[in-house]
Amino acid sequence: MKILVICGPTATGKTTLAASLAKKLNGELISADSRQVYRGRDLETNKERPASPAGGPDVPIWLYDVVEPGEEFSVSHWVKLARSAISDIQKRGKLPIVVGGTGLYIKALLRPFETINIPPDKELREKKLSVKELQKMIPRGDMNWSDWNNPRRLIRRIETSKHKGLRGDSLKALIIGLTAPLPVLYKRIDEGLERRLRSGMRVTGVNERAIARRQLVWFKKQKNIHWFDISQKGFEDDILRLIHEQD
RNA sequence: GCCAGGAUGGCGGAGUGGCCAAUCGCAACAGACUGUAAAUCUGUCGCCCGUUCGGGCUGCCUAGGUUCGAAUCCUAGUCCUGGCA
Repeated sequence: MKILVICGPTATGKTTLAASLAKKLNGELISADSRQVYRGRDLETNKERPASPAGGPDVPIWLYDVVEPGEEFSVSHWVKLARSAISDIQKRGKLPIVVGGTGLYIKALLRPFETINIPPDKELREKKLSVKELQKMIPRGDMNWSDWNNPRRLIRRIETSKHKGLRGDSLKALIIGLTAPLPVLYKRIDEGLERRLRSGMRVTGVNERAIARRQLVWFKKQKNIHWFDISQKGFEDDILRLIHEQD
């Protein structure tokens, strides 16, 4: 196994599991989270920094705090950073463990799509055209129906139609998904939220339950994920067993 | 105690005689997704039946009333809020 991926919705203990696997397998973590890349707001973005037991060195986590809030960032940036982190880790003979809930990032890392590096059209974006105006610039039927009123996607569609993309190499990885029945997930989310609020987290108004649901919708469709229900006892052992089978 | 205002679907909040099963926001539920992805967007959202179209029932605090017709007007009651005591 060259790369290990731990994915799934929020509040499933991905980072905790990843850290414990890192110790067992001599690995380092790479955060696959679209918000943790921004500096600061550790509690709000739920950045965990797991330490090794009793005096050992902390488990290294890559891709926390790599840009300032407000700076331009996207899947494309993330994939580049993640790729270079992976090769750095592998060069030192260690196992890269990608851990996070941003499904698009993980998918793009393992299987880059052609349009990923087509840059935004600043001029077009500045114009702040209305949805109607944008729609006029797109051929009929050349758009996913549920995105027809989505300005971001409309803009992107126009941008990608002007350039030819280039597909990068795929990476092979063992993908582990953590999940739980919705009520369990909700309970864990609420508890985590409460804990962070007590630690001084600012109220964000972000609906973490809804986010978890959206993450589940995304991941459910992805192939090649080995799912584990964290509400089942002994799932960690099952995961270790799976990992050892792969080697 | 008096005066004024208010009670609307899970919540907030429109509507002040027919166009109302009731704008909208949130929550909920189901999805989409290829450079902002914890983002952005789509659909559903009183109950029952029928696939679309539709049909039936209940409904805007409670009880009466006016009216062809009421969430909307009138009367009484209950509760809440603000002002005066």
